[in-house]
Amino acid sequence: MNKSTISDVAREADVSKSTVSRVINDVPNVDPELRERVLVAIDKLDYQPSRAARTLKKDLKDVVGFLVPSISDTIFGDVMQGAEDYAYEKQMGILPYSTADDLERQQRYLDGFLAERVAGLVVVPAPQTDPQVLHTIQAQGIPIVLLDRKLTGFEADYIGSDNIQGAHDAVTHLIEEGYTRIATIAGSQQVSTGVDRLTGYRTAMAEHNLTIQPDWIQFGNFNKQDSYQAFQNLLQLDKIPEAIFIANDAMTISVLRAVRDLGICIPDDLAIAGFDELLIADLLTPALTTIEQAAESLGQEALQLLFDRIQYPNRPTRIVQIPTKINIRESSLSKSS
Amino acid sequence: MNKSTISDVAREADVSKSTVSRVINDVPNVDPELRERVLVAIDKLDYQPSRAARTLKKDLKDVVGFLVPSISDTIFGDVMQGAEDYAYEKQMGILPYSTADDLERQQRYLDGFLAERVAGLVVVPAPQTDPQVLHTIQAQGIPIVLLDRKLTGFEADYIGSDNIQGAHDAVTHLIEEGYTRIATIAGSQQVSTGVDRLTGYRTAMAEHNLTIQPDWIQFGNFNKQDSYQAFQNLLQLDKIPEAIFIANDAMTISVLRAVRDLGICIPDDLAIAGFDELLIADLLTPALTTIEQAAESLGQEALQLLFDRIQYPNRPTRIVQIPTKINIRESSLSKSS
DNA sequence: CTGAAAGCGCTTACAG
DNA sequence: CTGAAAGCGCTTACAG
Repeated sequence: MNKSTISDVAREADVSKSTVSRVINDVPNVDPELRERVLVAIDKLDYQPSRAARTLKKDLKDVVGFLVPSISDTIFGDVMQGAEDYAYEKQMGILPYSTADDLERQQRYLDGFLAERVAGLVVVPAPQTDPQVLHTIQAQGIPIVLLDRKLTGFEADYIGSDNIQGAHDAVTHLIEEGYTRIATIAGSQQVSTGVDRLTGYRTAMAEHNLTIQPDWIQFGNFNKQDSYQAFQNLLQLDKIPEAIFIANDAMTISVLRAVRDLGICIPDDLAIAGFDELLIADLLTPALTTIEQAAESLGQEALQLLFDRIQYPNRPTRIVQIPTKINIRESSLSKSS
Repeated sequence: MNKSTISDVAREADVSKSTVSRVINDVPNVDPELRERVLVAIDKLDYQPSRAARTLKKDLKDVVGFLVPSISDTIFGDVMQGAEDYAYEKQMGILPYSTADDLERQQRYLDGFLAERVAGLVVVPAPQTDPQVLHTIQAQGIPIVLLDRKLTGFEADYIGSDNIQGAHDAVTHLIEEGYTRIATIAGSQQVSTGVDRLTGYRTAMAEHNLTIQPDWIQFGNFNKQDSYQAFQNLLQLDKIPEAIFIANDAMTISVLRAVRDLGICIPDDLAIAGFDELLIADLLTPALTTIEQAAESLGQEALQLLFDRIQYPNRPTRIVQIPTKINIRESSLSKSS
């Protein structure tokens, strides 16, 4: 009943452990007859070599860690799926976990990765992550690729959407539709995505010589509760903005619920463009304009970057920004149209 | 630069490996002074014990495998998140992967789990899974909990939503709203969820003495393409059904897109109730009636079942069905209302 | 082509 | 309380 070992197989096949090992590892020059006996024994005993023993002896490093904030989040779920699919295809092991943006949880997984002797790491750093923590890992020769969020004070390969451009596209589109009083519900400024999307909003406004009223920037911190409050704040302004750019999907949903409850008419009373595509954004009435990230590609390319870095530890740092795509729908069109 | 070992630490702290090991494992009765020296050395060398060596020696089995069809799928993403959160909380290791409903991929992960010497397995078996494959694993003393999909010919603990009841609730609701000509777009009959949801539809109809026209049962096989065709088939009937029960989210989305393109009026021309809650089902016009699964709980309770089984290998098999919840919204209300 | 032996990094009786 | 030694399940020079 208990797992059989290489010795069991050797005994069963009446050969040495060395021979069994050679068969398992497809070493050439094994007598076909012995090989056959070994194969039969393996089959009979349902033998499966222990990965622990194997990696211990060979000092194997064929697995990488992959840390995102959440699996159930639409974007990160897709990112993770893209990563796992790619790892599977490349026959590489992957250890996919979620931090819940909790420093302690992140640390426990990082320690686990070290104990596991991973060949490298892809991580979306939790807010407030101490660069030193990642640096220490890097210093031990374990490459790290930053995903989605940059981390100042930590030099490493990075891959993410072009958040500045994405936000810029959304706001430029609103301007081109004739809106000038454009507000934003911004994400948390503790992570680079929040900062960059706000920057994109700012530069688009500046490029068109539109002055931003301080009150037009409200922080929803990427979550529904804060976003609800942020939206209320906008509605209470003396002069309500004509359009809003909302910096992620969760905050957009929160706003849309409020819009429905208040009977606000989109886009006539208020135009909306949101960052992150929603599964059925096109089925809403009106259909929602969104900035779509290539989430699965992000996951895949993060691993590519990492594998490349493992192979060439000394190549220059690479910063990859993947363009976003704008899905223009009714929620952001000009009133006249 | 390379990972340090217990010997390095022993040398650095000028103690034996045994002592280092004792410190790491919190064995009592270690001289406080030696302990301190070891701790300092560990810190200085960034030492992290190798999990491979550890498990090899101790024959540890503190990790379980977890296999779902897809991470990016809404339901299974939530299931996985629930499972990982629970494992984290219980300080247990979890190896979460997705099969893409592909037998070969499933097999590779299963083999990986065996090599990893997991303590147990939770699996949503891919269609056409040979019960024998799982049975062989079970026979090696590795408990398996089936999740979401039952597998005939394989006796094991099972946890899933009460799919019959869920479908039954949806159809009963439609009947109570006054509909009698109710069709269904059914899921794949290769998995128990598809079979059960169709059964729920059938029994609800039978209980109200409503005869089902054979054409009212169309198979969308849980995917968008087949669902689109299934819906077209329903629209081409001599007498179009008044209401449809759709057996999962992907198929519902496909139908809703067709409904929009054709300008069909919901619920006046056609009432709709769908299995699986959608993130913004309440924001659609009209809002969509859905059957909601307790996805995160499913993931958590699957692990609970497994841990319990690991502890009590011989307790009787447990079949757990978690009730679903109906979210009644406008899409399924009676025309008069 | 094959087997005996050493060793990977740990843990744990065992003796002191 | 501490250290030397054996051993977990493998792989791989090495000798034959």
